[in-house]
Amino acid sequence: MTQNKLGVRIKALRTEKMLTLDQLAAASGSSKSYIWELENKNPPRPSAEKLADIGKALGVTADYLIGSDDQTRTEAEDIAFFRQYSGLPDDTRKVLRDMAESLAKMGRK
Amino acid sequence: MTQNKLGVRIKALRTEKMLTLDQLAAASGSSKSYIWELENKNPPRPSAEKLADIGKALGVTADYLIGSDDQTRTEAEDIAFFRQYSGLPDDTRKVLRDMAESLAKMGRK
DNA sequence: ATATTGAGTTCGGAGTAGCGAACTTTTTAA
DNA sequence: TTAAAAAGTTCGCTACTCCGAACTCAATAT
Repeated sequence: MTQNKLGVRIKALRTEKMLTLDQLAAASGSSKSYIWELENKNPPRPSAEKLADIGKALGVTADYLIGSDDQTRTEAEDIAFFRQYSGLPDDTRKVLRDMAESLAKMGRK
Repeated sequence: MTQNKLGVRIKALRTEKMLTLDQLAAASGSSKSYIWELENKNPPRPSAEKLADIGKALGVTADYLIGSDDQTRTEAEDIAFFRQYSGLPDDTRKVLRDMAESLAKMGRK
């Protein structure tokens, strides 16, 4: 059973978040059959749009899912997080910045 | 002639680097006719692989080229925040990401 | 003037992305 | 148990990606 990197990554993230094919499909605007094909069929060549939508639903970048560059999963999550953060309203961003400040102090100990 | 965002971004980067269609095609392993179609035809839906290759040749990520979210002209405050965030330990960053997720859900409705 | 070169543009077609619906397997309920 | 629901898998089809090759239009050379 030869697996492709993209499929492995999607499946890992999906199962980790305890999502079914149907749930991820709904969250990303795809069909469950197609999600399954991405995870199991080789070699998949999804559109950038689809992959970005799926990445968004999983909290990572499309670039990480393709694995074309050497973006680590942590980086992908951080970048995806920063994008989400950037899109939040001003006051919500401030709440997060304050929380970060507090957490930073705690960690400094 | 209304242009699509992806096309505009590719063309901007290509002309900025003074590359011809042929040159960018060669550098990214595509055909020049296809590069032209991406820049001018609507609506294009290139594969993530192609887009990552083109992005690589242009020095940007596929995620940026898709630009599903609006171009991030980020304020200094936000950038500073991200720097601070990046310096935090893994588990603390996760706490913040989870908080952001909750806050984002709240704001969504 | 008219070749040559280099840029962008058009077009037909092979192959596949991505879907819905039907099917099979696993889990839950009774 | 076994019925029903949920999860995963298969399949056929349409629409679109992406290519090569031919074309147009300028600019520079001869």
